[in-house]
Amino acid sequence: MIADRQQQILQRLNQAGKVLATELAEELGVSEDTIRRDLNKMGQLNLLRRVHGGALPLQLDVPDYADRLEKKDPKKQKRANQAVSLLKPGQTIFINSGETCRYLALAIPKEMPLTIVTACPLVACELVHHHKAEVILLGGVLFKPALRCAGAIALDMVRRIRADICFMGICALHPEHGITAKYIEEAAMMRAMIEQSDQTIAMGGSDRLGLISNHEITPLKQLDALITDKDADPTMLKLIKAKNMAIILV
Amino acid sequence: MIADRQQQILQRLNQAGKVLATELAEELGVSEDTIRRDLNKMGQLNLLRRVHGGALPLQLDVPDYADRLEKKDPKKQKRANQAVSLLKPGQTIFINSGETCRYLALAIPKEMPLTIVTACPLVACELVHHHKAEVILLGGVLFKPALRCAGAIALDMVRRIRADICFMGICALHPEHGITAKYIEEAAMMRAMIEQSDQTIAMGGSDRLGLISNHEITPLKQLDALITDKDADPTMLKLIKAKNMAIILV
DNA sequence: GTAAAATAGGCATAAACATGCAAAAAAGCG
DNA sequence: CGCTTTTTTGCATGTTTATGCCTATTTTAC
Repeated sequence: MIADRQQQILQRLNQAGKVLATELAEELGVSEDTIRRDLNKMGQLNLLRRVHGGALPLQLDVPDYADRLEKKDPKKQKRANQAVSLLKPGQTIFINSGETCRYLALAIPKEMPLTIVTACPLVACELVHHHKAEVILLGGVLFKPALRCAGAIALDMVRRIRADICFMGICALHPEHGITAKYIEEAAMMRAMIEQSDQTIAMGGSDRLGLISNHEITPLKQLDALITDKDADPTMLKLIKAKNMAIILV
Repeated sequence: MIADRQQQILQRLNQAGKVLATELAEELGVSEDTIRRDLNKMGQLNLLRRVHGGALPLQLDVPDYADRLEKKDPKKQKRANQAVSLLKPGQTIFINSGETCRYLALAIPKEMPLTIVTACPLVACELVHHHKAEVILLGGVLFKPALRCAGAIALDMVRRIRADICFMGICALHPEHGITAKYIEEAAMMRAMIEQSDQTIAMGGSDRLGLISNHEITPLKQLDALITDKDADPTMLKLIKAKNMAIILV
């Protein structure tokens, strides 16, 4: 019952761009108190942004800074915006390498105070104008196929950092085999980043689901959420959800 | 719905470049007092710059490094080519940050085996296709005014590396005051790189000669050669040569 | 200098809110 | 099914917040 109502609230929120507590109470036939309790709970779960009077969708306050990445991919932008909505000011985050991660970097509000750690020089370059962010670049040997630093030095740096969230653009995600990477150096870096983070959020198109690459990074139970698109196969999603991952469809 | 209104204000601000309190009050259908309270609050949160009458967007004074190389500078290219001619296969080199150094990176032959160490993510990106080169990126906190890593971690990494040549794009070179940098963090990194190298080669346009910036890096006697252009003042060159520097004019 | 606009602070009001409590509904269990 | 336990809900309470209006003050423009 409750889940149903919260689903309805989310639906209205995404449709209208905002919801008012009073309106919801009337339209859903429950008291305002109940609605407020719902909204508060959902706000804590990061399903929406609670404001005085009602609630707003999470991605509404993310301005569109993505004008520097040439070939704009709206799906990746959407995923990035959704990922950014999970961020809270003051957090420390890992950002992996890859195009998805560049979109993520661009989507981060310029005024948000954060500590951003990345092994990818391109991600670092995108963050030059984020004055409130401390950007930490993981050093070491540049691993060129993936354009990121890897190897002993980079791994050592990762292991000295503790982060709130690890954002990971994924190439291959399989319900049984977890996430996998093409190069072993990459896999080692990603595993280290996940281990050093309280929470890990995987991002990737629905075409990446069910794939297996060469080197295992980690099983799905180590991951907390997956941001993918609505084209994803429902059975696949069910299997992933069974591994205790939250699914966010954009 | 305060948050909703504040988002609208931000949107208008980014779109128009400024907002007036009176206009906002009328267009958003609330009193001017409310708008002012919003603007003040947002100003305190550093979301905008509050001014008498309205608000302005936070202005960014950082040049857009990523786009600056498009307008090709033939003089810098010549200097870069001259610098590359001093390289021998198998050497280990430091490349400093700055536009001059990006030209240098681009001028390095793609097939030359080298170990290239840099603190600048953009220089690293230019070297992705140099398959024979091992690129080492100095990590640590990204120092944004110069788009390079600096601070304790980067310094520590520099001091573990021994290089044959250090290439240094210079902002200011003075016969008596040596080379100087605008930021102290930059100066410290450059000094460390010079100390760890057998040979240091300075590169810079003739307009940089005779200038003094804020933070001393090192006196000229620590440097081995200067690559500059033929417009350089002869007297100045004589003074520099007296400090035991080789002069290469291109 | 003056006049007009913009602003800051005080105050009142209505809406939104948190909290405690009891009734109602749902879930668990023998 | 009947019973207990837990959760959810609605109501009453007092509190907080947002807003608009007022006045005194500051800033700006001329």
